[in-house]
Amino acid sequence: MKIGELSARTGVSIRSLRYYEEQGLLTPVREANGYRTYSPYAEEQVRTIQLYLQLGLSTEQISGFLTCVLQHPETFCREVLPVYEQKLREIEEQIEQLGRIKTNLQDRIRYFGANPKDAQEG
Amino acid sequence: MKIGELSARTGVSIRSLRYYEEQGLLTPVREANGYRTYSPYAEEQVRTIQLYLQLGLSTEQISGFLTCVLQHPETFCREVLPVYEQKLREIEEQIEQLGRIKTNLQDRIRYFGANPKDAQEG
DNA sequence: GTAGACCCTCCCATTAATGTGAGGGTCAAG
DNA sequence: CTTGACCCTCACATTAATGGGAGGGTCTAC
Repeated sequence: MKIGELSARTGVSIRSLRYYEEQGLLTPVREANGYRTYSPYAEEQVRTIQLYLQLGLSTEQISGFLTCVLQHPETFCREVLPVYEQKLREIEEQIEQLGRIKTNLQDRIRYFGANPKDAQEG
Repeated sequence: MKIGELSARTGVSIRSLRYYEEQGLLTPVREANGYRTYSPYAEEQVRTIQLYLQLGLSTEQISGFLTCVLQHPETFCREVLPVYEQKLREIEEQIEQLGRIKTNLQDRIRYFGANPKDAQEG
C-alpha cells in the first residue's frame, strides 16, 4: 500500500510516517517512480510505534528494539527491559518533582483563603 | 549595578537577564553609553522571577502579576490566584498522565519477571 | 491531453528559556 | 594608546515530533 492509505488506516499523518522512516523505524520499499510501498504488516508496525511513543519513549529508543518486538513478544527482547526501567525512573522523578511543585502551589493557594480579600490591582 | 554584577549576585546568566527584560520582567535604565543599570531591588526581583519560573510559570504569566507582588504580599494580588489554580490543574493532569504511563510500564516490566529469560537479540 | 488525486524532496516553523559566538563599542589602568 | 574586562546587538542553535508549503513528478479517468 502507498503512504496515503497507511496514513488513513492508522490515523498517523503522512508527515510522521516519513519521519519514522527517516528515524529508521519504517523501511518501505521504493517503486520505480519513487513512491513508498508498505507491506500490510506496516499497519501493525505503525500502531506499535505509536504505542511506544505514547509511553514516552523516543524514536531512538524504539528503534533499539522495534525489530525484535515485531517478531517476538516484547518480553523476549532483552533490549526492552532496560529501556522500560530507565523510563520508569525518569517518570518517577518527574512525578516527584511535579508533586513538590503541586504542594508548593497548594500551600500558596491556601494562604489566599487565610488572608483578607482586598486584593490589589496589577 | 551593571548586568555582570547582577548576574554574579543572583547566579542567573547575563543572557537570561536580557531575556527577562525582553519579556517585560525587568526594566533597567540605560546609561548614555547604552549599558543597563539595575537598582539594588533588581536582585530580589530576579530571585522572585526565578522562584516563579521554578513553579513552572511562563514569563508571560509572571509578567501578569510581578509588578504587584513586588509591592505587596503575593496574597494581595488578585492576578496571582487564578494563575496558581490553572497551573495546579495542569500539574495534576500531568501527574495523572504520568501515573498512567508509570502503571503501564510497571505492568510491562512485571511480565518480564513472569516469563522465560531466553531473550532474543535485536 | 488534461484534470485531479496522488506522490516526491527540501526546507522552514513550532515551544521556551537559555547557550553561544560574531562583530563591535566603552572604560579604567597601565 | 593599548590591554583587558566589561558591555552592546543580532542571530543562530538547542529538543522532538509534527505541521505546512513550495515546486514539481506520476498516474488514472475522462
